[in-house]
Amino acid sequence: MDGMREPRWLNDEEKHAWYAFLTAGALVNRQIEQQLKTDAGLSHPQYEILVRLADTPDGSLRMTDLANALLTTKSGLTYQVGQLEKLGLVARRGCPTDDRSVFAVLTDAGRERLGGAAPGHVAAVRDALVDVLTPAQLACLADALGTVARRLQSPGQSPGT
Amino acid sequence: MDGMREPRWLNDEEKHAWYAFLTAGALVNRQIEQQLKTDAGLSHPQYEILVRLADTPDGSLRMTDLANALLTTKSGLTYQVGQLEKLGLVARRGCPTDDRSVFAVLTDAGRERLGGAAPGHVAAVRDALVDVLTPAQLACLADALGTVARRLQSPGQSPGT
DNA sequence: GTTCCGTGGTTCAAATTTGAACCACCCTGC
DNA sequence: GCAGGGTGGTTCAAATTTGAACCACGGAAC
Repeated sequence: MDGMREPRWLNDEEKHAWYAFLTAGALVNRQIEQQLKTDAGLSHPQYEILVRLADTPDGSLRMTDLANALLTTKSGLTYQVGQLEKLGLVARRGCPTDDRSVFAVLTDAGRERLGGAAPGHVAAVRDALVDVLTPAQLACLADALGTVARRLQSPGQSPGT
Repeated sequence: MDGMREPRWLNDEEKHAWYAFLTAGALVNRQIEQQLKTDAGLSHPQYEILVRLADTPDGSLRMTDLANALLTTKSGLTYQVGQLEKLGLVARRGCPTDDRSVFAVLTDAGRERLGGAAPGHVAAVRDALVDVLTPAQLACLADALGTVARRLQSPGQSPGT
């Protein structure tokens, strides 16, 4: 090896891509957050929790599984589920076969609230991202970001080693 | 008009794109944040502040302009610049022609710290995003997200009105 | 010169996030 | 049965973010 040579700086194309990524991420997040908060009284994390629970046959998920699915920390999830519990949208239930585990379960009120929030949310997602792009662009984006995400999910090996 | 008809839900392609967008955003952010914190002792917001200042001929920017450039709130910027000031990487300087304005200026230490952090940062950006994609994918991504970002920058008109 | 409104920044409290303890429980090996 | 190590969740304090309230100044109208 030869120590650290001159780093490979980003060229203009790459820089543009990087900043577009950051900017779009920030702006879209802000937009979605805003819409959900004012129209449905939910934060985006809270909304996503409800979605994940609703996607499940019995409307419940272990805290740990939920945290992994949402790419959040355990303590972060504990907090948000606590908030949703206060709102009566989610309840906690212990696991019969494993006393350590806790299931978050969607209440009827939670399912109803999600139903009310969903149309506005998808509309916002379309306005911010989906409907702004051509189908080809969207497919390309999904492909590229899917690759990026997949690569970061698994404990990555550097390409250079 | 006919009130709200059945909302246009996302089809599988669209849903995949949306989730890839969210997932990649979260994971890449985490990665970048992590790298900067451990290797340079800076948060990503702090690093970006230094970058913006260094990009300027005299290494200084008004607080408001800086806040706009970083897509952050005024109070958020006040806080982070305060942190950087504590670290001696940035200083505040009043504006001679407008007593309300405050300039954030990069100190020598700040410029040096940025210089030390940059190589590791670009390497992380390459590992997480740039080098993972083919040039074609990257171009497509920049194009798509550039469109998204541009559209959200300006106070948007809904496509349907 | 004096209102009056808009801009530039800061301050404040409240909400959220993070990561490091921490506790309780499961499981394996002895 | 019992010691260890690992997993599942919560708790805690510290850092950060957010938005509203606030203060001071600049600029235009009169």
